[in-house]
Amino acid sequence: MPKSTFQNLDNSKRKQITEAFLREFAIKTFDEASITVVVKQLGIAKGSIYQYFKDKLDLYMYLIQECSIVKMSYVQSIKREDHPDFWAYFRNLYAAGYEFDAQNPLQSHFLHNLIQNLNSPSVKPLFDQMMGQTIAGFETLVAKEIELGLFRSDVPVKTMAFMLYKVGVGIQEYLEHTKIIEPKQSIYKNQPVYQNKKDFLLATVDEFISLIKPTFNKSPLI
Amino acid sequence: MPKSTFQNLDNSKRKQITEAFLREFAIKTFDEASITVVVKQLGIAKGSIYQYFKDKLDLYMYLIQECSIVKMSYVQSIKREDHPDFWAYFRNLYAAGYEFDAQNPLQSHFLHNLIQNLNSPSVKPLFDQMMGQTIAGFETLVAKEIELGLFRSDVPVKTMAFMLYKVGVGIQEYLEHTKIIEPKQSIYKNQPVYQNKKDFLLATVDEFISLIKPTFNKSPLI
DNA sequence: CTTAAATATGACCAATCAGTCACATTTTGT
DNA sequence: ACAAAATGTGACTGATTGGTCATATTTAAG
Repeated sequence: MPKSTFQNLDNSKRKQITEAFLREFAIKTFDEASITVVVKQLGIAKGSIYQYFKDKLDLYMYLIQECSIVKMSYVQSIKREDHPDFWAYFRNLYAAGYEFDAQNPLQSHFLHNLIQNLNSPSVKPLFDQMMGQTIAGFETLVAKEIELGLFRSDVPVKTMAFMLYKVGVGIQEYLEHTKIIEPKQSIYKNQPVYQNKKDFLLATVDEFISLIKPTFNKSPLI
Repeated sequence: MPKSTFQNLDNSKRKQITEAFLREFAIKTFDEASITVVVKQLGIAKGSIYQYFKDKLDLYMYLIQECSIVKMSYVQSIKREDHPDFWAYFRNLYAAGYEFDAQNPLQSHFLHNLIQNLNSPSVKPLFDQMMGQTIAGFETLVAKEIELGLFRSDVPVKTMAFMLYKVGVGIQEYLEHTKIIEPKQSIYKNQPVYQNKKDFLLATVDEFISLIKPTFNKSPLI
C-alpha cells in the first residue's frame, strides 16, 4: 500500500520511519496517534509522509501488514497435525507468540495495542473485516475438530468459533487486567511485552485451556 | 455529580437535555461525541452546559449513573435463590434486560454503546475501574456457586469470574457480529435494541449457556 | 419597585490535527 | 554540464473541539 517512493528509500531510513510510527501507534489509539508528532521526532517534513503513503490509514495498514508478516513467520510453522490434540496446538501458538515477542518487541507491542483500536471510529470497518476473517479461520479449525469427533457438534460452528476467538483475545486482556503484563510500561523501558514472563503467560494459557476445554471437547458419555 | 443548577431545572428541560446527550453518546464514542453539536440541536448556549456540569466527563458519568439506576430497577428483582441453578438465574438476567430495553430504549442504547468506549483514551481509567467492580461482583457469584458445590474448584475464582464477565459481554458482541441486532440502525429508527428480537436474544443466551456450562459446572465423576 | 442573586449566552481562546501545494533541493539520465 | 524527473519541505488551510468569561437576561427577595 505504500507508494513506490517509500520502497525506494534507504533501508535504514525506511526502518527508522517505520519504527517511529510503530512506537507511536503502539502506545496510542489510531485517532490519538499524531503524524505531526512523529515527523517532528524523526526530523523530517510532514509532506514527506504523504509522498510515501496515501493517508494515515494507508500508513496504518502498512504497519499492520508488516508486523503480521513477521508474526506469521513464527506461527505458521506450528501445525495442528504435529499435536496430539487441539489444545496442545493452541498452547504452542502462544509459545511461538512469545518467541515473536522476545525477538520483535516493537512489532509485538504494536500488535498488542491493535486491540485497543477495535472500536476506534476511523478504523472500525477495517477491524470488523479483520475480525471476520479471524473468526472464519477459527471456524475452519473448529469444523476440523468436529470432523475428527473431538469437539462437540450440538452447537453451531459459528458460535464456537466466536467463543474461541473471544477466549484468545481474553487471555491477553486477562494478563493486562491482572497486571501480569503492563505493555505501556514495558514499551517505555524498551522491553518486550512478556519480558521474563514466559512462565506466567503459559500458566495463564494453561489455566484458560483447562477452563474451556470442557466447553469444546465432546463430553465423555456417562 | 451535576451542579445544583441542573437539579433546579424544569423536569421537562432536564429531561430534554439528558435525552439529547444520551442520543449523542449512544451513537458516538466519548471522544467523538460533541457537546457543540448537541447544544445546537437543543438550541441552547454551550455555556449553559458548563453551568450544569463541571466538564464533559462529569456529564458522561451522570448519564451512566442515571441509566444504571433505571436498569438496576429491572435487574435487582432477579434473585439467585429463586432459581434452581446459576444458569436459569443468568438467563433471567437477560430476560429482565430485555424488558428494560423495551421500556427504556434510549437508556438501553446508551448502555449498549458503553462497550465501544472501553478503550477510549479519555475514559479508560474510569472504565477499568467499573470493569474491576463488575468482575468483583461476578467473583462473589462464582464463589457462592463453588461453596454450593455446583461450580468446579480447580481453577482460581478470579479467572472464572473474568471468563464469566467476558461471556456476558461476548453475547452482546456476538449478536452484533451476526447482525441479529443492529443498534446504529435501530436507534435511528427510534426502536429498542432488541425490538421483536426477544426470541433471538434468549436463544443466543441459551446457546452460550449450553456452551459454557461445562466450563463452570463441576463435571460429573466418571 | 428596586436590588441582588441566579442563570443564560455566544463570541472567543488555545490547541489540535490531517492533508495540501507551490517551491526548493537532489538525483538521474544523457 | 544540462535538463528532466523524482523527492523533500514546511507554511498554510480548514475544520473541530472543550472550555471560558464578560455581559445580558431572568428570577427572587425585601
